[in-house]
Formats: sequence, C-alpha cells, structure tokens
Amino acid sequence: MTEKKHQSTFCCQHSGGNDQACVSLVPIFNHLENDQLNEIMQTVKSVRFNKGEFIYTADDEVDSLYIVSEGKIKIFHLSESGKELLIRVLQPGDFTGELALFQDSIHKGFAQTVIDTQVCVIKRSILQELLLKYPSISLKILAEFASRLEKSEKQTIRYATEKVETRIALYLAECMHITPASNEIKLPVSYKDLASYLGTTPESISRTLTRFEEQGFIKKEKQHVLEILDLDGLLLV
Amino acid sequence: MTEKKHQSTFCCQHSGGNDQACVSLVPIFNHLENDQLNEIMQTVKSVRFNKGEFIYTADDEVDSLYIVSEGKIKIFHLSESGKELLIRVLQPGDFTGELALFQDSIHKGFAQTVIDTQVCVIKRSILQELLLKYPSISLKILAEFASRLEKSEKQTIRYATEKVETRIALYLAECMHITPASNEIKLPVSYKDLASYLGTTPESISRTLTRFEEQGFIKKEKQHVLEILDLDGLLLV
DNA sequence: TGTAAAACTTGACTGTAATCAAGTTAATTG
DNA sequence: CAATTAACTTGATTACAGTCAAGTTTTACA
Repeated sequence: MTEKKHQSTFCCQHSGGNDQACVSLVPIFNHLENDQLNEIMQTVKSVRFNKGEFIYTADDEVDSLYIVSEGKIKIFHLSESGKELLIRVLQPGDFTGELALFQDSIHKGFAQTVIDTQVCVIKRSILQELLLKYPSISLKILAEFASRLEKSEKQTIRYATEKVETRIALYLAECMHITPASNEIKLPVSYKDLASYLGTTPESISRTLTRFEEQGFIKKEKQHVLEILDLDGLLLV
Repeated sequence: MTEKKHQSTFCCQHSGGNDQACVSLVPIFNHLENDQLNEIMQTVKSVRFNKGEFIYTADDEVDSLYIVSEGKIKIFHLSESGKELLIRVLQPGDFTGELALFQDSIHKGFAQTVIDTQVCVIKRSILQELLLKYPSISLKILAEFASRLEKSEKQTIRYATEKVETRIALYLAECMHITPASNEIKLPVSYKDLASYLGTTPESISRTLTRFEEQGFIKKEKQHVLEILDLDGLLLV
C-alpha cells in the first residue's frame, strides 16, 4: 500500500487499484487497521462511469464521497463570465465530494470522467458515522484540506503574479518533481484542458512549448509526452 | 455576540472586541457552552503588536493560533518570482496560523499588522488538547477550511478567467454583499495592497475606478470610501 | 501646523498574450 | 482502413494592462 503525498497531483499517471482496494488507497483511511478498513469497505458501493459521463454537476445535492479506483476524472468550474476552468484531475486514490460534505451540501463544480472510470461511493450519512467512530479520520481530512488549501493559494498566487510562460514552466517543473525517476512527462489532459488549468489558451501552450523546445529546455516526444532536458533553464525563463 | 459568516471578509470594518471576548468571536469556538469558553479563555494569552510589526514571517515555525481581537492584520505571500501577493486581511474575530497547525508546521506566508493590533494567542499543544476534549471543534474547523478552500478556488478562477476590470467590479460587489445595509464601501487597505490582492497594479485600480465613476456606477467619496450607485451596471462590465 | 512622505492620478508607451483564421497532424470510429 | 473529427500548429492582428514618469493630493508626524 503506497502512501500518496497529495490528492490530485494532476501530473503523472497512477496504476489503478481494484474495487476493494480503493478505500485503502485514500490518505484519509489508509492509516486505519485492517479490520477497520474491511468494515468501511463493506459500506462502499463501486460504480462504473463511461468516458465523458458526469459524476455530478454544479448545483447538485451533495450526498456522497467519491473515490477513484480506476480511470480519470476532471473537476472544473465555470467562472462568473461562463468560462470553464479546470481545477484538478483525479486519478486512482484521489477523491472528491468532501468539500461540500462539510459546507453547503451543493456542488459548486462539475466532475466529468476523462476515460472509463470506476469509483467507490461512500454515502454522506455513513461517512458522518465513520467520523464519530474514528476521530482520527477528521484529523486526516483536516490535513488533507490544509494541503489542498495551500496548493490552491499557491496556484492563486501564480495566476496573479506570473506570466503565462512562467506558469507553464512551473507546471512542468512540478510534474518533474512528482516523477523524479524519469525525465519524461506525460500530460494527463489535452492542451485545451491544460490551458484551462493554467489560465491560458491552447495556442499559447503550443507556442510556449515550441519555444521551450527551440531553447533546448524540453523535447516533444509525441502527443502528451515531453522530455525535460534542462530543468534549471526552464525555471529561469 | 454576533455570528460571522466567513473568516477574513476583506471588505468591511468590524468593531473590535475586548481581550476576553476574542475566543467567543471565533466561529470555531462560539458554538461552545459558556463554561467551556471560559475554560479556553484561561489558556489564552493576549499580545499587542504595533503598526507594521510582523506576527510571523515565512519559514517561521508554527506553534500558535492567532485570533485578532482588535486591529487589522494582512496576510501576504511571495510568488516564485518574488512578487508580493496579498492573500487576505484579518479583522477582529478572524484568525490565522490554523493551516500550518495541521500541515507542515512552517509558515508559508507573512502576517503583518496594518494598524496597532491586539491578538489572542493559543499554543499549538493547547489547541490539540482542545481538539481531543471537544471533538466538535474539529468539525467547525473542517467547515471553516471548506469555506476557505471554496473562496480560494473562486479567487483562483477569477484570476485565471476574468480581466482586471471584471475582477475589480466583482470585488466591489462582494463588499456590497457583506454590508448590504449601506451603499458605502470602505476599502480596508491602500490601492497598492488592493492591487496586490486583485493581481493588478495601483495604476489600473485608479484608472478603473475613475472609469466606473464616469460611467455612473460608483462615486468616490474620499480616500478609501466609495459609494455604489449602480451595482447591476457594475456587474455587466 | 508645516514639512516630508506616502498615496493616488494621469499620460505615453510597450509587451504579452488573447483572438481570429487557416492549415496540418493525430486520433477515433464505423 | 478510410473517413470524420478532434487536437495541435502557425501566422496576423488586436487589446488589455503593465511599466515608467511626472504631477497632484492626501496623510503622517515632528
């Protein structure tokens, strides 16, 4: 059972877990004893979604926590002016729905599968029982929230202060950091979605990556796959 | 004792509380019984900071939760390229330090007083005892984190998708929403800091507000005070 | 209250990146 | 595997907003 550093890394691909294992993949549960895990697994329903299906949409009632056991889900919001913004991409072990469980009980964003996806579903009422029964879960979720908040604020700061070229460079550097073994980066989504995540346009992504390649910082291997040749150079743009 | 909707509203001025009352002002505590509140107040230290002093700076060890009982504190971060970004302004009843308490135990940002400020300090170890003794506090903090996360993501979306003029209009609208009784908005900080919060420059703030005034959306009363004349018009820019 | 400093305003200029458009490549699917 | 669609590339143009500079107003404080 591998410990994950963060939820929604957005960079590299994880190997999928099986239906039963999804609970044990999640940081908020994987500190529990085996028999406690088994007890939780009993209460979990496994559901399959086809590519492009919505798990939930904005304004839906929140009544469940969704854990990805296989596949990929993108979470996006609509801005005040109707533009789409990708918030994160969930991979196996990541989860969603937790925010609204403690807050408004209405979803603010959209969750849509990128490929065929298997999710584990925990009902709100069952989760609340679990929080009472195992208080350590609350602390885990607090840590998870703190981590998410930190990431979100970091992202906010980047949007507000860095230019597009720098944001793209920082994004690539972050991907490298997550898979340090290899210099190869596999983008989890299309340029269109990546542009939406980085607050720019597909054209700008294309131009910038081409420029990075001309400058010898990266090499485009094939669609969605890049090789980082000069990380330090990249971070000095 | 008034209930506050959010931490760090960043828009309107609150009336200050006294030393003893600060604990009861905070959403994470104000659901507790009076004798429980009194117990917590015993453990709290009250500290005074002069204008411009730092409560903490980035890379400081985290060992306390700070609750503002009087005054104003700005929380800002530095971006990768060294630019300053204002994250929020704390007013009486708001608190800071909670994030790192559950996470890295190192501060990522800076907390600096804007005017002379009185804060209540709760030591990390005491807060942790409180969390064990009163589990409902954890749930309150979870809700608080959820709210903060939602706000942060909303702000992120704005930076990423809206132009400066729209961001300023949305900011003003939000201030209106917090003080619906009056059409008057009192900006909590200088244009320089507001620009840092909205990811723009003081010049752009000045120009935009002048344009809004020419268009009849607002009226500049005096420095830091605006009157909103046409909220709907403002939101259609 | 007078002086210095800070905050704000306005103008001119510049650069980044968005938009629009058309063409190319890659992926999907019947 | 061919056909259709989606994704990406490249170019030309535009505009938003940042920067620099100089002047004005307001605030702070000695």
